Amino acid sequence: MVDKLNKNNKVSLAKVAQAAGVSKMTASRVLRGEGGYSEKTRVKVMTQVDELGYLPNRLATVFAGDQSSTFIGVSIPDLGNEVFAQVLEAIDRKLGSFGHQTVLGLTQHTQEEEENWIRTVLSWQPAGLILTGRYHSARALEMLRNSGIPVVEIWDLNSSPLDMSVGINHFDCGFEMGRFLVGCGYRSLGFVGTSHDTANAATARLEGFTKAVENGGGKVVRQLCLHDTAGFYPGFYGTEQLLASQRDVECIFYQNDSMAFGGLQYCDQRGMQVPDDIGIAGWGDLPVASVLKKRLTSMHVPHIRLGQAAAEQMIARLSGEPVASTRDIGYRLIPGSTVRQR
Amino acid sequence: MVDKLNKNNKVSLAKVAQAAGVSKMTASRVLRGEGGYSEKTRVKVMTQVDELGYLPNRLATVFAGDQSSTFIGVSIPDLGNEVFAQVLEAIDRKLGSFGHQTVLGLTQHTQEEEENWIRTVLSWQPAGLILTGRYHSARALEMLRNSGIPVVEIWDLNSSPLDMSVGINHFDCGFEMGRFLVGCGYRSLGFVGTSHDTANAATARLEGFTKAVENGGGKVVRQLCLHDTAGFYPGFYGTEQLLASQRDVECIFYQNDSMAFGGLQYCDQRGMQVPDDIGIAGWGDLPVASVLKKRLTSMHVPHIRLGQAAAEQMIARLSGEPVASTRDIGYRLIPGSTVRQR
DNA sequence: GCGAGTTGCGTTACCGGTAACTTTTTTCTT
DNA sequence: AAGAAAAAAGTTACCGGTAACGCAACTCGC
Repeated sequence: MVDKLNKNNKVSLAKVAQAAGVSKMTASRVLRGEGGYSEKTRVKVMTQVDELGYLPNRLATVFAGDQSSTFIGVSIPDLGNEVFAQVLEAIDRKLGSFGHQTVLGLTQHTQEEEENWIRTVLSWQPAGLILTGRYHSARALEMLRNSGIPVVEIWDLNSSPLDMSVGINHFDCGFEMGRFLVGCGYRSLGFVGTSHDTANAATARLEGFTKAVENGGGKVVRQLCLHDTAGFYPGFYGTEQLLASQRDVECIFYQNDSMAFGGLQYCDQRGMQVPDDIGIAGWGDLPVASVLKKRLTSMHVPHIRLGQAAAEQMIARLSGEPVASTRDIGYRLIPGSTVRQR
Repeated sequence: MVDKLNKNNKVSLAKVAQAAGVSKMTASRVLRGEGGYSEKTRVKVMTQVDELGYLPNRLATVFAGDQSSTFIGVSIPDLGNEVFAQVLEAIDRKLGSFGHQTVLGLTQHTQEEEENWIRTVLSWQPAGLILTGRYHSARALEMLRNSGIPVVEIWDLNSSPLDMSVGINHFDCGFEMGRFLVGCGYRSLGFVGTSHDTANAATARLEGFTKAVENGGGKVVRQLCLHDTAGFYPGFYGTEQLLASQRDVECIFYQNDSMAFGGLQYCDQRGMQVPDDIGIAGWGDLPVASVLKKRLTSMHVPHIRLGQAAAEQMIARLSGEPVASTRDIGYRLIPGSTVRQR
């Protein structure tokens, strides 16, 4: 493995052809199975392919420019957030079943990282890109447009996408939760999340939420945005932080269920009853919610479906089928029992 | 984006060179900054690069065979298991910081999937591969050896690796947990996991665990292996299933903390006290454990560090530095308080 | 002011496949 | 059995970069 001069002993099509006593072109035809050769020749070539352990060099094929690559670049903010991990898994599975490979890009929620990654990944001539989020740097946009390849923006539905968009309207989604909680009688609400970026779906949810709360005569008395990933522990200490400064908060809306669970644990450990002493609402209907005694108030978003749909859009576009430029994946409120009943 | 004939309007080095009034070679030299050109020429070329929005085609460079690609293939069983998601994130971040790109492969814990993915990814001439697990199909092994590229096997430490291995000895790790629990006085133990595959780290843990329990005069009365991912809900219903058939189990060891948490929730909802009525032990020291009231008995494995170490090994090897072929990343028992004190 | 070294840039060939075209061989027809 | 059509196989050129080499113009020392 170490010091083999792989440059020299690498088996190329030419070597296979030579060993089989045919021309490169004939060997190429056999391997692609496109006809134009005799059975005898096929056997000769395939025998050598097995014999020599020939693996085609896809780089050469794509490079020749005759077909596009099977790479799809997929950018994801982070994998500590299990929603994104699951979306990525869904995308990769679907793409894989159509013979595509995922080139991963973790953007850490920043446009700079995204831009750098786009520049690099484009130099590999991918067949298409799937990007999380609808906000991109000006240079990224320029590169994307120049590349001429299909782009699917996911997560945050973009009504006028670069090319295609699959997701939900996070403002509306937050709004619906806000209206629901106001409807439960809450007037003094809090928010705990991690996004410190205005160009962000979670921020859009918060804005929709705030709007609905205010429309209903309530107030979001504290919006806490931690510099962390949206996981259990930030939910825990975020709750502590929020309650330390705002003792009158009646209900907290979290960026996702993982954080909400952290909040539930905090309350439990401080002897606060949910929902009697405080209401807790999450988002995303994540796996952790499936094992809790009380049904967590949340918002179901079919994120696995979202990933699949994004991959489907990409594949359809690549195979030349007509595709809708936007696809709203929808959501559904889960009333749950961690907020008081109206 | 849609119907642009990108083949024709794609900017190549030749176009840049022509526009700048120099030869391809000179333009290439300027772009690589390796000297051999005048300042005047540099400016002319770079002006055209900006003007035309030139993006180099890395495929061509690698294809020419003069340098190896910057792709690293990374295979991961699944991303539903948050440990693996975090390992992947750690690997990608580290690789990315050294200018490498991750090509993802989800193997779903099967050697067939892994083999197929290896075949495909090798055809893209990656600089190296990082594979989860130490068991590979015969054909996969052959392809890996023929490829001549660096391979890091992670997770399950392989004392005689294909090339390099980074991980821990899962048998020993399970053994330590078994010995600890026997030391706590437990004699009738259960196991709840999801691996239905003998060639698997989780299975090795179970074997080590069983061995230690038997050495200590105890017995693993039931080993439950669900066909599911190692998450919260399988932990929940797995516990239900196990307790339905084995009422005398004193303590359950889970495949990981997520499952153990599912078990904790099940017990709580059935009114069983932990650790008075039953002991619960997890594995991995996962994020969920950080917010629980009782410290979960578990095994800390520095899996983020593991991912980083794997990437470091790869990078060191690629830059020609001498590297150890195996790297044991270690683990540490967390006694916790979800098992009775000895 | 002349040969030697340096600098700047161009030319050619090549990586590993495949499209497009040409040539050779086989098969079929009458 | 000759000629035409079809099938099988070979030739050439090219994709977009870069290594290796060549060569002209300039600098420098004596």
